[in-house]
This record gives sequence, structure tokens and C-alpha cells, in this order.
Amino acid sequence: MQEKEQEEMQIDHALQAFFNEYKDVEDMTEKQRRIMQASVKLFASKGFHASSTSEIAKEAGVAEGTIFRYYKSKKDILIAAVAPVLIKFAKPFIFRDIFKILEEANKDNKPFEEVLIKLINNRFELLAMNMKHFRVLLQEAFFHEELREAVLTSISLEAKKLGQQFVKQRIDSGELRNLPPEIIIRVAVSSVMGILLFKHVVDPEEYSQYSDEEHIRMTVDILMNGIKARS
Amino acid sequence: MQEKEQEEMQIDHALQAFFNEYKDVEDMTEKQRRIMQASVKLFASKGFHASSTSEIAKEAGVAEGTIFRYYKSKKDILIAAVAPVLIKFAKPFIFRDIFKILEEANKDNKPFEEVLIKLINNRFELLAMNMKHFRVLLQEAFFHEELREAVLTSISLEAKKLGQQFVKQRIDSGELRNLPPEIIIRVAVSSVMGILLFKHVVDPEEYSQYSDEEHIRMTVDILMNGIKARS
DNA sequence: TACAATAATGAGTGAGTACTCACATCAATT
DNA sequence: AATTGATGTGAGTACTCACTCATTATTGTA
Repeated sequence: MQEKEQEEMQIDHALQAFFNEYKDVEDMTEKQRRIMQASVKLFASKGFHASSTSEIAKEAGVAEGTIFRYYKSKKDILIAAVAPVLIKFAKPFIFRDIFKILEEANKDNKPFEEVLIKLINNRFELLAMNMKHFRVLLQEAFFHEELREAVLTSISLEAKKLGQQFVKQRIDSGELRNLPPEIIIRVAVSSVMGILLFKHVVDPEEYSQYSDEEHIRMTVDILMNGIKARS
Repeated sequence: MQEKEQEEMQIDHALQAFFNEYKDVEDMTEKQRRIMQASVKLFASKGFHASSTSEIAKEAGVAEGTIFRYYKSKKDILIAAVAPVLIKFAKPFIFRDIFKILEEANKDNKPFEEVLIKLINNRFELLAMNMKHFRVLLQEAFFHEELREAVLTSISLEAKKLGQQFVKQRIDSGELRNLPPEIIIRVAVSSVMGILLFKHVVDPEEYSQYSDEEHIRMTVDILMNGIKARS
């Protein structure tokens, strides 16, 4: 309970700070900005469907009608305001560590396996810290194609590029088998997502026979055996 | 368009036939059965939230009040009537081929790789045939824990048992590495689900560079390299 | 200061929802 | 024939929702 509240507060502070420096908002009126901010907060904590326009108005300290001066529908808030903000906010948050890890890996020429484990651990941490928001995003992406598309094109596109480049290097250097990088990435990504899926959804009980570390270690072991070049 | 309609009709006919032989319904009244049937049809085609009770009543040809004589809430229809029916209907449908494939594999002692490819192809077909229903089920499972639990305990539990047994055999026979079977299954299942996820959600465009068969082949190749025992 | 233009308001609207309940229908029992 | 109880009804209830619009407040300009 306490942990969760703390976590939320952290996110709220981070969001607040982000808003203060978010320059795309400059040509908005004060009220519009407040509506946007309130929507982000509510959608992220209760989901789109469960947040009513009257609630948004109250949270933003404006009249309900004002919302519809700036956004022609409730869904328009999601598409036009919340999605870009969430993505802009999430992006550096998501990529920050990845860049660091990959850079370091290239500099010291660390083995792929080590980099992979570091990346996975990092992703696990990030997810644990933002479980709630991730759930909401996933839920909404299910229903709103526009949101799904926005997330995919802005985040996964960049991640893909980054990953493919790195994998390609390791193929060229002879560390990995000569397979299409996108296939290697697909198998790697889905194997890791599989850990999370089994841990949280499919079979939490059986999962707990091993620790996170053991699961990661064994998964990476299988994966590396599958993709590393043989001498 | 035409294909989709045909597909739906197939399912509807199959469901219809199922209802006619579904014995658990015998102690229901005619009206209750009709409510159940209408709910299955509506939930499966539009989803739970988008189907109103008035709509269900109209489809079933009963008064709206009659619904609440048999089910104390709308959600109760989902939990008490629709989920069991859907699961009972889907189960043999899902396991039929698996049993056959595994049996055949054991009899002729077919290599694991071959069995895997056969299984995956079979799952691809099944999914392609029921894409829409699968989507709806996934969506509802997201929101209703009871449904999620019902699906998981009734289907994935059995699948797990079946799979673990088979993998264990192949480990004992020295064909696969000595790893925990549940881990092997987790990695295999999630790799395959990854194919579908990337194909339909994450990156359909890049996916289409290769055919389904090539994707499956390469994925199984990586997987087998990861889990097969080395001489 | 007077006037127009713009911004903001929030009570009101109508369409929708799940669910209730007083009342019919009718076969079985007394 | 009268009573009972299970089955079924659909108008009605109480509510929520996104969205509108007549009215009011604020601002910039002459």
C-alpha cells in the first residue's frame, strides 16, 4: 500500500516536472494545459473509460463545457493531448538507460550475453516501477487504435532501429549467428516478455519455483545457445 | 468480407450444434437457454461491455426482466453461463489436434523439431480460423479476473501437463538439454506467441518480409539450437 | 468609457445503462 | 372451482454519461 502510494507520488512529481519544461504546450491557454494535465493524471490512474468528463473538469478546475471548447470529444483528449504527452514523457524515460548500456557495451566490447542480462534486469526494474501505468497503457491500446499506433511508431520503431544496429554489429564481429537481426530481436524480446507474462498472468505459482534472476539466467542461456555463433 | 462472414457462420453453426448436444443445459428452462445462447453470440461478436441487457433480451426473444430472474447481474451471465460454455466448447476444439500430433510423435519417435513445427502450424491455423473470437476472449480476460482464471485453469493447466510430460520424455531420452521442462515450455510458447504478436501488432510491415513458414522455421531453428542436447 | 470579440461557465439535455417490481399468465394441487 | 406458486413481463426507476447552449465574465480596442 505504502509502496504503491509512494510510487504514484514519484510519477506525479516526475510528470509535474515534465509539464513545467514541456515546450509544446506554450501555445496553449492556461485552461487547456490544465485540462490536459488533469486528463493525463486521471487516465493514467483510472483508465480512459472510468474517467468522466465531469471528473476531468473538476480535477482541472474548469467548467465541463470548457473541455469541449478545446477538444471536440472525450476521445479527442486521449488522441490529441494525452497520447503525445505520455509518449514524449515516456520516451526519454524508456531509452535513457538503454543508450547507456549499449554505449558501455560497445566501448568495452562486452559479450552479448552480459549486455542482454543487464538490459533485461533494467527493463524488469523499469516495469516494476511503473506497473500500474503500464497496465493502463496496455488496456487503452487494446481499444484505441490511434493510441496503439502512436506508441508503436514512436517507441518501438526507435527501439527496433537501436536493437537491430547493435545485433548487426555482433553478427558482423562473428559473435552471433548470421540470422536476420529482426528475427533475433523478435525471439529475444518475446522470450523476455514471456517471462513477465508467465510470472504475472499465466502461471505465477509455478513461476515462483525459481527467482527472477534464475528465470532470466536460464532464458538467456537458452537464447544465447540459440543465437551465438559456434566455433 | 465474404470470408469473414463465412467464418462467422461456420462458428455459429458449430456453436449451434454444440448447444444441441450440450447436456449441462438440460435442467434449464427454454428461456434461460435462449438467454445463454444469445449472450454467447453477442459477447463473442461485440464483447461484453458493448452488449447491453436490452440487446440480449431482444436477441433471446425474452423480456429484459427475465434475464435478471436467472442471473443476478450482467456480469453473472458472463461468469456463470458464458464462460463455462465457451470453455467447454473450445476445449476439445483446442486439444483435439494436439493429442493426435503428440501421440503420433511418440509412436514414430519423431524428432522434437518436427513435432514443434507441426504443432505451431496447427496453432496458426486454429488461430486464423478464430481470430475474432480470440480477440474478444483476450479483451474480456483483461477486465474480468474470473474469466481469466477460468480460461487459465481449464485450458492452460491441462496444456501445461501435456507439454511438460512430452518435454520430460525428450530430456530423458537425451534429445533435449537437461533444463527444467517448464522453462523450456515457457521459452517455446512465448517465442511462438511472439511471432503472432509481431505479425499482428508490433510490426506487421517488417514481418511481411518473410513468410509465415520462414518465420516459424527460423524461430524453431533458434529455439532448437538453444534447447537440444549437444553430442 | 463604450463596444465588440472572445473565453468560460454550468445547468440542462437526451440517450443510454443495469436493474426492479407490480402485475399477468397458467399449470398443478387442493 | 378456487388457490397457489412458479414463470414471465415490460414499463418504470435511478443513475451516469458525453455533450450543448444560453448566459455571463473577461479582454482588447477605439
